[in-house]
Amino acid sequence: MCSIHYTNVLQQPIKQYIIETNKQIRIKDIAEKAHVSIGTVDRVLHNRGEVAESTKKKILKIVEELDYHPNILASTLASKKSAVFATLLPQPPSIEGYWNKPFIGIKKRIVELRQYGVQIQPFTFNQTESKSFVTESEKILELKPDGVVFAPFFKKESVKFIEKLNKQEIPFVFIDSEIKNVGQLSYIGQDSYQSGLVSGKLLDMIIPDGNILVIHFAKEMDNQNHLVQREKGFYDWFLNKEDNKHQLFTCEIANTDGTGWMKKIKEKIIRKKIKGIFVTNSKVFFIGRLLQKLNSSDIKVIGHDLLKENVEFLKKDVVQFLICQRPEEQGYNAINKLFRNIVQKRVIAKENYTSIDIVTKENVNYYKGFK
Amino acid sequence: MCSIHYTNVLQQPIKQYIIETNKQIRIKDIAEKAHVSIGTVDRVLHNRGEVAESTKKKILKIVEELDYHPNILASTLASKKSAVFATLLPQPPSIEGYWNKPFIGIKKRIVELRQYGVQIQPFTFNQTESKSFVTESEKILELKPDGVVFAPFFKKESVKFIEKLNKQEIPFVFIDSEIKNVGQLSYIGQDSYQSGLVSGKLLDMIIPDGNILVIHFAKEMDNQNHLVQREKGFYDWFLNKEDNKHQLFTCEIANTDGTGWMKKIKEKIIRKKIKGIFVTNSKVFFIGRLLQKLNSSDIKVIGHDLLKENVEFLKKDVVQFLICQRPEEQGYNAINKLFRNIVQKRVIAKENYTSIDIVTKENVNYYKGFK
DNA sequence: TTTTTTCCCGTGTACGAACACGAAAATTTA
DNA sequence: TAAATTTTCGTGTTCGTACACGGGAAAAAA
Repeated sequence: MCSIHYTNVLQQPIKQYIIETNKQIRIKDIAEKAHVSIGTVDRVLHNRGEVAESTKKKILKIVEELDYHPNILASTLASKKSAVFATLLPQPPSIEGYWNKPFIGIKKRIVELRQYGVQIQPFTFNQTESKSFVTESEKILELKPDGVVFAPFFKKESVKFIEKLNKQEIPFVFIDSEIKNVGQLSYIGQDSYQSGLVSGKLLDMIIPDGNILVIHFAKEMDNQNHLVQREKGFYDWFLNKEDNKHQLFTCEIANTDGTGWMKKIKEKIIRKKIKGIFVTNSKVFFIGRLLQKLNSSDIKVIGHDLLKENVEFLKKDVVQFLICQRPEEQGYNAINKLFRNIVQKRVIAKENYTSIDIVTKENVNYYKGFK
Repeated sequence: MCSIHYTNVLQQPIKQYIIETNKQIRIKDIAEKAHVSIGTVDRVLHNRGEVAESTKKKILKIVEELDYHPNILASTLASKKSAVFATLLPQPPSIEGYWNKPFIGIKKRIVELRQYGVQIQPFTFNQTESKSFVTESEKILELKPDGVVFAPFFKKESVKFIEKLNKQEIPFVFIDSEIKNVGQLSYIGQDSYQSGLVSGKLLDMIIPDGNILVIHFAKEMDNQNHLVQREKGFYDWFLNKEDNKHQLFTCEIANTDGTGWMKKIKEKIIRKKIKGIFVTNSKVFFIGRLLQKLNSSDIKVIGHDLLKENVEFLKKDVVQFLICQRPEEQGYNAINKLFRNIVQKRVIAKENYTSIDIVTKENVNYYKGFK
């Protein structure tokens, strides 16, 4: 009895695959069965040329019956159609920068899709100049790509860009952050609010008491909506807790060029008796450097993203947790969404929230490689 | 100056892709350049027939020069070779069982590879009967598949199976657990020891003091080497800690049919003043049920794998952490390894350690879907 | 020198779909 | 009734690779 049940669960369903896989119905088979030529079937399937209504019906019926699925290999081989995708991402300050990571994933998928004739044209903008975003986005519109992946970093400028994309009927996918309901094919990224909650829980767990400092390293906060969301989630963790022993403070650092910001934070740490720090983005290594200088090991730190420098501080126990969102995977998935929708014409999911990975010294090694 | 640097990082490298992608070098191009026929180049590339040493050299040189890569589409289309892969996994007790998850990933990859003529023939064995493992493995040898994915659950029996696979020159991939250096193509799974360390750290973090109980739910421990490894990592976390406040106990439960095991554990919890429990596999829901009955909320629990029932206890705050290893992804990757090596004849990595994911109530929702 | 054998290599067809070209049949117009 | 149109459909080539078959040249044997 039991074994029958088991069999149903695992073995039966797959036998189907074997059978399904064996028969490849060709357009020729349909033609023969309908007593027409291949060309006629072709016209019916692609809505080109003219076909008598009666034969069209007959053919479609047979297509249904035989459950015909075109062979993608032969199809793309013959058509030689090549899609061009454009990407618009912030410029990473160096090869180690965060924004190089999604790009690694993008490259990987593009290389895999080379055979399908998919090409990519990357554009980058300067995170501190909305103007560069506009300039580059106009270049994209000029290029008229078949699809676009971009990070809607500057909201106002992005909305304008989107309007034009919609007018030109160019599908697009958001990566990293999103604008709701503006016609995007999909969004690839993290649920920022929820990741803030996770950060809150973790930091709460490791500091029994003492106050907490939330730090934004960002020029203009309104452009970085997801940093605000993360902060909100973080605060909410403590708000929703009965008998909360921590007090929270927030601090925005717009400029990290000199050492002015260090003084500011240092002072705040002492004055407010800070025992825990949450950095809302990948710039947590700044705090790592600071704490190393101060030589204070009783302050716990949590931040985002597996930048090389961040990982170093994680391994040195200066940073306790890094929240990570698998940016390479995001880039990979973004291109894949475009490919599946535009080239393969499949229906795809509107949202694709990346997992919120909790990374510590002990499991970091298994996050580093991107496969 | 800066912008030049940026350009180098992101924009330049990709322009190359565009160029690379454009030119598809055909075997015909090589033939023309070498002043030979297509057939000759074909023979050189596939080591078939006989070709004069001199022309062979000449052709290979041109292949290098032009950086020729065969068009997989055309190749598989023309060859019509279809690989058959076999899988040998434990039978899941129900559709919700753990071992259904890797299988979901396997199915997904198989569906994607249907066009490539890849087929799958699944076999399952009973976790409590090594004999069923032997029977099924013999069926596989009879089938003579082009590749095998299996979980070496019973060590002795697996070794025998492997010997025969090697003799028949059938490549195989381990999933979930591994036997070292027996000729496997690859291993897909977690680093059990390291995941034990992570569990130790987490449990240590959330219980300031009190003793800890490690529970194995398994019939025969020697078959489940990775459970032992997890335990070892767990213990080592506390051993390597200066000033450890916890005492650890281990308990093996071979049979969960009656309620006998519950009494045993209940007694142990009280007698040893247990404040934390670590379950070394996915059976943590048993402890969830027990604790719910006991109505004791001051015991923290950590276990493995996102089974539906486990997730429920996670959401009810009965279980604090679940360590997860993305079993669907593992199944997907296992088939992919076989495909890349056998069909596409690429070189693949010997080991593929899955990430050690830390899952809590707050981020669990982003782990549930498999994309 | 002729025949046989070995060694090289070119040609042709197939895989399944896409698409262009133009021919046959049906219809309308002169 | 013939000519001009329109509607409908069949044939042939192409994509890049795989592979079978057989032909020609060179080397060995007669």
